[in-house]
Amino acid sequence: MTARILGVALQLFADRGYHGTSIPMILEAAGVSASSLYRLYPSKEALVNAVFLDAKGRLGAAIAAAEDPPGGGDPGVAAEGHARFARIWDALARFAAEEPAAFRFLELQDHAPYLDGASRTKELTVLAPLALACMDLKRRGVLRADVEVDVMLASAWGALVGLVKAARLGYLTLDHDKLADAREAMWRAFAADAPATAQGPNTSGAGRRGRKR
Amino acid sequence: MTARILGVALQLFADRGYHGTSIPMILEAAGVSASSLYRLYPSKEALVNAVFLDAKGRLGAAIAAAEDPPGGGDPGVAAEGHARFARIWDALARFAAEEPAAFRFLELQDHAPYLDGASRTKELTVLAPLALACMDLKRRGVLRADVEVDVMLASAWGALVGLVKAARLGYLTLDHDKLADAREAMWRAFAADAPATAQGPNTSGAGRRGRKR
Amino acid sequence: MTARILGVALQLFADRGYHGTSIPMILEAAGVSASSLYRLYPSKEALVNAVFLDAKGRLGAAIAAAEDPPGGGDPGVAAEGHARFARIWDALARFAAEEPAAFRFLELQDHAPYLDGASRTKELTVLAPLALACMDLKRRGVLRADVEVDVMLASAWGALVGLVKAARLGYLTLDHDKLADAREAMWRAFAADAPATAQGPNTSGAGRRGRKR
Amino acid sequence: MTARILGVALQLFADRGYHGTSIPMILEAAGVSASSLYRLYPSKEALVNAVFLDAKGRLGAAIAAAEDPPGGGDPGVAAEGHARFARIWDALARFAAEEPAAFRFLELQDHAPYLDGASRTKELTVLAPLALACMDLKRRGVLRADVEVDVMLASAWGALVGLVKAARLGYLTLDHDKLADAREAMWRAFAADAPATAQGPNTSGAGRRGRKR
DNA sequence: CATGAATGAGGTTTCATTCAT
DNA sequence: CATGAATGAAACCTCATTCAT
Repeated sequence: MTARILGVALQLFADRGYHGTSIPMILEAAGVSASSLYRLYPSKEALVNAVFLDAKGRLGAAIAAAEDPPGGGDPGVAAEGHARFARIWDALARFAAEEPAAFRFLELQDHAPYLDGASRTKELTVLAPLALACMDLKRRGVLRADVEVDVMLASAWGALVGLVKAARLGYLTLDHDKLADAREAMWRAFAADAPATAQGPNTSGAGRRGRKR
Repeated sequence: MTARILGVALQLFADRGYHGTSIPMILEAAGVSASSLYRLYPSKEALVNAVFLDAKGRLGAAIAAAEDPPGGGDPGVAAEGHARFARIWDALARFAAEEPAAFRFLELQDHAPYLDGASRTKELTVLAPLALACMDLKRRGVLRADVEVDVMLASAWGALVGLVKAARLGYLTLDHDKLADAREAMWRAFAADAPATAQGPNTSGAGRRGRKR
Repeated sequence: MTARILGVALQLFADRGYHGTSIPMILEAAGVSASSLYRLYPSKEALVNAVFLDAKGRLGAAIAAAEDPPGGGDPGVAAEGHARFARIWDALARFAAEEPAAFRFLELQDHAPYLDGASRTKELTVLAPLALACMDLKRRGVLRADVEVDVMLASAWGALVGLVKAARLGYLTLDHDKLADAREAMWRAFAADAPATAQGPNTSGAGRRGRKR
Repeated sequence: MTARILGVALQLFADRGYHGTSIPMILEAAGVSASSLYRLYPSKEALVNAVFLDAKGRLGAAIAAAEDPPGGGDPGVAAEGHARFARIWDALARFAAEEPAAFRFLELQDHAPYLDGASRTKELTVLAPLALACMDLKRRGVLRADVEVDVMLASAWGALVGLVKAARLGYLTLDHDKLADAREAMWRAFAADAPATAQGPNTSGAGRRGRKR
């Protein structure tokens, strides 16, 4: 039951925002009664924080999985450079595609007014691996020395969010190719030795269906 | 009076979202009575659309000014390449810095449910010059041929939004240098002949106050 | 200007009732500004009383004209009996047909809460001639002795109102014939010597276009 | 609780009209909270329609009971002619006396703007038996052939409404005798063989307490 | 005189939440 | 434990009315 509640609440919060979503809406969509919900979550704020933790947790898992590929081996060494960046980017892109509501909800502007301490902590916990990976790559000279890590993170993450948002608004249709193009562009933007004009290595495999232009 | 109302409404909508902002909040902040507001805007939706048009209009003006610099000259020819891109980026960054509420409000996820036709038209009107400039630069071989224009636009715009949002959330402090770094990174990402490892030309003038690291 | 205001107010009050009609509605329909209206009528109640007096006055005039036919002569003597009754009935029916809004407004249930003294006096002033005529006819043996005058008045007046209302609701279409039929029926109901089965004299002139059945 | 709400709503709507009755008035009179009312009736319009259906249903029951008297027997045959008419009239008069608010509410001018389909259907359902009885009596030669059924119905019903309204406004005091007088008058008005001058049969039983005049 | 701008009170309705059952 | 019924506060909006211009 909590799963269904969290699911419909996530969907509604993502679609209409926190203030735009009423408890009755959630009750109806989840098919539960007010009291049932209030026994699980003592307030609307508690619910939205639970939704946040849940969604952020899944995002964190996706990131962790990208950093620690199931194939195992020695991630710290093998995952260096472009391949490691691509794995993270692709993981985030996949998360955005597979859990659109979660992605969208987490990117809503300013959860701040209603997020509690646990949620804010989670935010940092999920972000940390990305920051660490970035700092690590920079220290090793893989990423440019003349750009701050936080600028790289914010820009690349923002670019992905921008692509997803543009797709949602109908300004473009996101497919695998475009996401890979954007990934390589971000690599060029921040890699220390990325080739300038030629297209960078495309690890997404699966022969592309013909270059445009 | 309409100026004050639009101002406080923009601020509140940016801070708390459309649904999170109540009419009484606006009334108190603007120091007007309900009826006065309702004579100017027949509904909350009409008000938010007016706010949107107003803010988007100022953004559009900033973009237009960047494309057609007041100094005059021969923009069509002189503004090619990196300098033209930099002028646009800087204009957007300046807008974000000088009108933080407007920038934030316009980037709120999904105005869609309450925006009317005029607002949607305005959205496209403002976006169009950017898309045209981008297509133009690409046609001339200044921007990469192997990346779609809409991907470039969405990525670069998203990167700027991501930077501003990260700054607002305290993940970084945006200054002129960082914005310039990000601008050059985006140039590397999408320019046809951007140098790979060396730092690109920094047109922001005024010697930088010391490189980090 | 007062004429236009009274006209649209009458129409709106008749259509939507006193409480269902707002001052802004009247202002828009009349094309005047609030202050203009408030200069003429110091309140909504004052306006509705003015409308009432105006409409009731025209009804009173119609009744008076029926009692004192323009052709002159000696109404007191010549208008005895059936012809006098028919003249009054026809006058009322004509008023209902020619001034539907006024007729309807005056028949609204319970003006009481907002009518002032002048309006209540007018009500009686207009009613009086009908009551006097009725009493006169009864005293002369033209109307039945065994039915109270007030019962006759209320029944016949109610019958006419019922016919007009039924027509408005689409339950019947009122034409000259049906109004004449009803008039004769009311005559049979209350006349001392009305024939039982045969149709009474039809003073409405203008050969009827074929009897039904 | 719905009974109390319907009761006070009926009373208030009858007294002050739909637009003149505010939800808070109803809440206070019924002693319930807004939300309680809105859980039962999703809007003021829904409430007024429920009130209408309820009141009209009771009127319909009164009519049906008059047509199909509880004493049983053979109504189809025995109830012919004057007695049948009298039973219906008396039933309506009793309804008006016993449920003044319902009678008055149902006779308010033009519910039309807020009545929904169910209410309009009910209106016809309740009216139908009267129309059928009237047509039946006319076909059998009991009612006059030269007057349309709809005119008879509208006139007689209007006469009753007129009497009740006159009584409410203080123009007369309705008692059993006067209602019987009016009933016989309507019989004379529309019966095929009603005596002209003599008083018709008075089936209301119970010797009258002295003729007036 | 005529007006547009302004207002406080009150309209209908919904919200987040609680509680008897 | 689970629920429908109930609630006070507050939401958006309109009203009858006034007043500086």
